[in-house]
Amino acid sequence: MAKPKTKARGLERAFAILDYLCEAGKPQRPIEISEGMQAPKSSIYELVGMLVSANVLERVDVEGRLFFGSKINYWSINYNKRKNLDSLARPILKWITDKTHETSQLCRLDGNKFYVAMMNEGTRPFRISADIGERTPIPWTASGRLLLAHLSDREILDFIPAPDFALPDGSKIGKRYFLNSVHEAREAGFFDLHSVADNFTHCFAAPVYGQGDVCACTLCIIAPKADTAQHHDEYRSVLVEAGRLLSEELATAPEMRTGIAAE
Amino acid sequence: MAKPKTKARGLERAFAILDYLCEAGKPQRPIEISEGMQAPKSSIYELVGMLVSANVLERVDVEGRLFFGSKINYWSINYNKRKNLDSLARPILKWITDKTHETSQLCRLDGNKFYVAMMNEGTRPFRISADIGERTPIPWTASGRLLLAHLSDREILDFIPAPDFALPDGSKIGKRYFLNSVHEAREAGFFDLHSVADNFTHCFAAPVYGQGDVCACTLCIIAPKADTAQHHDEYRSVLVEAGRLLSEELATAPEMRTGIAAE
DNA sequence: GTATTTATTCCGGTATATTGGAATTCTGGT
DNA sequence: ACCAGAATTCCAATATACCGGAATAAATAC
Repeated sequence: MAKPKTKARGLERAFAILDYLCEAGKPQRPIEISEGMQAPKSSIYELVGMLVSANVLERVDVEGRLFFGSKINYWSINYNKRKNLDSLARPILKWITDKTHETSQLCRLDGNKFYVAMMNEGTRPFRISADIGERTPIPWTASGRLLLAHLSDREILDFIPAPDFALPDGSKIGKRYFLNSVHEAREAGFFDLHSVADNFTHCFAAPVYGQGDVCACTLCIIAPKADTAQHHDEYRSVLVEAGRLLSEELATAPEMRTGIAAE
Repeated sequence: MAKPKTKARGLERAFAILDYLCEAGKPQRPIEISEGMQAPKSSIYELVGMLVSANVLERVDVEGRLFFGSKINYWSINYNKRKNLDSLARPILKWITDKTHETSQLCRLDGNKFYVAMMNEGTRPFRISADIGERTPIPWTASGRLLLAHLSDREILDFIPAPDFALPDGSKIGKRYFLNSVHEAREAGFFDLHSVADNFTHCFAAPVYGQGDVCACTLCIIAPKADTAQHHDEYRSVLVEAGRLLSEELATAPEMRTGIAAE
């Protein structure tokens, strides 16, 4: 039988373009998008044209490279009208870093991947931690355990793409082992592990609850591995307290005001 | 001849749904969206389903009301990776309010409408100023003059929808008069006027330049009309200085770091 | 419980969006 | 100026998304 040739829906393709730009992390030309996504050139050109005229994308240089446009900012501002996670979390990250001198982060899920949504860098001379907005396999992260804690074992395994259990060095995380670590995180309301991205940092994470007992995001600390043992209990209590506080603010802040004066 | 019945493109409809939710300012049910937009029910239900599964929208209550979802936040974070207007502007708004004790705002355009993107409330007991993210006719605002200053007269008139020259009270702003005020704003690098939303406040605005001489956004102050005369020069110099500073930061901040430590 | 209204899902026909490929324009090197 | 090679635009064919209307389900009134 011939290839089951099928056409992609514009809306989904358009969203895929936006996600592709996130992955690239920098402006791309239409042809790069087309090749990078393995999508038909003519379709990408047409969709890009529509996205530009809607200001969802904008051309950022004379070579016609594309990146997110002001419409994203407009929608984002309206998204934040309900619960301004940004302005609530910012002072809390600051508080964590003031207390510990370490880099603190707010982490979330996008689909079935983890990413860092906000970061407050610590006072150390060297810079540790992943880039903002970069999608990372959930099993690589401490936060990942907490973000999945509301799911059953079955749901967790269905949710995570199989390749994501492989670490950067090629070794595999056992599924049973991972599920156990989720159980542990769920009961403790906290999790920490050695970073998988390098071998000199350690990550600590505490949950922030949105509606009900679903972990909407996490607060975490990235610290040098060497200091872990002596600060473990302190970091834990700071993070858990911060998580509890932010959860409460999210729950109570009624119809959130939107000015940044809120902080 | 029969009605030229035509089908709307899914992408544009989808974006129209998002803009409609901005306008509504609060979660809406599918049927409300359909009726509010005067769009076919079956199409809206289908599109909403796709938007939800892409996390662009999410159902926020048991009645199935819809509002922006976490994908918007993810895209927004990647949008801000290049130039984090938010974290650069925040301390500047704070500085303006510290100096003047008045409410300060960062304002932008979405398409052919003005909106307030950020706000830092002043210390006055009563609260003045429009809501964040609410689209407002450009001619109603001081900032609007500056945001259009890079356009020719012809372009300006083509850009603004004719009904937007009518004020809330029904009176009309003359086009010639408006164009002159744009010229004035362009030359002065500043503009101020009595608020059209109420009759006790006065708005002051200074431009922030993005690439080249295009006004990317404005900084403004909303103050009681009574105090205008005695503070005019002070507010003007504070705003112009703040605008100059932010323009410079936007231009020089190279490949912007994304942590909020940037402030 | 039943009737009435309102909201959502289902389904088939047709207007059109998507796509491969050709045509054209742009770019950079000589 | 001329000539590759690459990037973009154009175009026609057809797979399918959009939408009207019917069917169903849910909410509300009686």
